[in-house]
Amino acid sequence: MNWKQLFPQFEPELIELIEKEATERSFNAGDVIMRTGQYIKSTVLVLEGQIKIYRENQDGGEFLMYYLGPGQACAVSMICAIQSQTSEIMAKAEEDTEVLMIPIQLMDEMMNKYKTWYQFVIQTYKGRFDELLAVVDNIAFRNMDERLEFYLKRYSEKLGKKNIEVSHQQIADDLNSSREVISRLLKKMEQRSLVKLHRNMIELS
Amino acid sequence: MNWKQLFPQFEPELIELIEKEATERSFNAGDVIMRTGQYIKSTVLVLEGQIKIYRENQDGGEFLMYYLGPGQACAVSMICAIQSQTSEIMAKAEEDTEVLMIPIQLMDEMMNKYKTWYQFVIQTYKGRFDELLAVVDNIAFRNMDERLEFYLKRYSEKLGKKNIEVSHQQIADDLNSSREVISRLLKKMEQRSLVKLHRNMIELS
DNA sequence: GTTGCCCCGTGATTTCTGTCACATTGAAAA
DNA sequence: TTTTCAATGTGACAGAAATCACGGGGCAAC
Repeated sequence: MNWKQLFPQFEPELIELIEKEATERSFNAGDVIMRTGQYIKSTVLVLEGQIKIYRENQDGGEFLMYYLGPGQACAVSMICAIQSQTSEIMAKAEEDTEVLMIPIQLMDEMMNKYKTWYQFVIQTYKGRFDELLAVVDNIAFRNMDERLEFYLKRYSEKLGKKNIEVSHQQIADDLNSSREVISRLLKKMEQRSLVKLHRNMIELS
Repeated sequence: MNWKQLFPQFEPELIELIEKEATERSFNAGDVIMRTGQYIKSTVLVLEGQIKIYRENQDGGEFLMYYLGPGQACAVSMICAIQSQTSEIMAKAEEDTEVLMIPIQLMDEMMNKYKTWYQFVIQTYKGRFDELLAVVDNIAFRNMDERLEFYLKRYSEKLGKKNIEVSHQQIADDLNSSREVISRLLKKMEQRSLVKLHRNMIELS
């Protein structure tokens, strides 16, 4: 696929190198792309779709940290790749997803030679770190109702739509809560006219 | 002070450069070193003491994220410095502290020229990211009693002592809880013979 | 000594959230 | 159409943690 427009900042030489050395790969919605403890062999750039980065607990709960969309890269894979260490997170394709895998052997060279790549890595890292900070803020300081509102807002922004197609159970998993709690809080939000509830869909006002 | 032994991996040339361009600075216990929203003008290497990295909420609560000790660097200051952006965290000297401040103008050059610096930055970033992940794990998946045990364990390891000099109120702040809750949980731990409680001091068994 | 100030202990109460049990509903499959 | 099943609604209850209200105790300044 023609991915260059997703990374307009990259210099032509860099694009050439990536084109030559990187491999494209597809995942189906639901595929696990990376799991805790796994060694990372390449850096992942997202071309299409959405990747959910989450943390798994003992009972298989999938606590959402953030999403990666087109034009974004997995900070964890970058850092782990450079040091050939294991990742501490899980990544799963939320939708059908296309990614570009850049072998780790290239990382050092790219970091040295291409300023735009270096900038991209730094920027990616800062972005993910800030998102993690926001997550910490939410779970440390906010109650479930506020976290739910934040979740819906982010979800809606991510998709650019007011209609969110997701079940209460799915939300509960992402927030490490339970379905009943989410259902109740959503009902309250509906009473406050913040949302309208439908089956498998929530409509933001 | 003679700080070179703290960073044995740095190549001689790099050490020379740092010696020439960086400035040493002292902070007293309690001094705020960096605050939310502040622009970062230099990267911080810790030489002596302990720096507490935390997140402040509306009511002034200081939610602990991690500590920086001698030989460690502030990942946030590195990243923010490179992009001259604002930090999203607070940093405060827990003890009297000595740091080395490296002006941001040097960062690009150092990253390019000195492989050991580059490695150090990457390693620092991975370390802090993993600590943040551990924090998320704790508040997302664990109850206060487990978080308290983790807190005490970490504190003790950090200082290399079994006797922790800290008030219950201080712990409550760090965990974003309340003194009464911490006191009660500590009492339970004492009944399980995990700790002995004294005034302003907790003795781990 | 005594005064004042933290620190700590502890019960009572409330709020938030998780859990259990079941009813209802809607949409797709048979 | 009926069947079936996942999604949702809701009441009752349990448990963790926050909050309120005190009381006692140690320690330092006066």
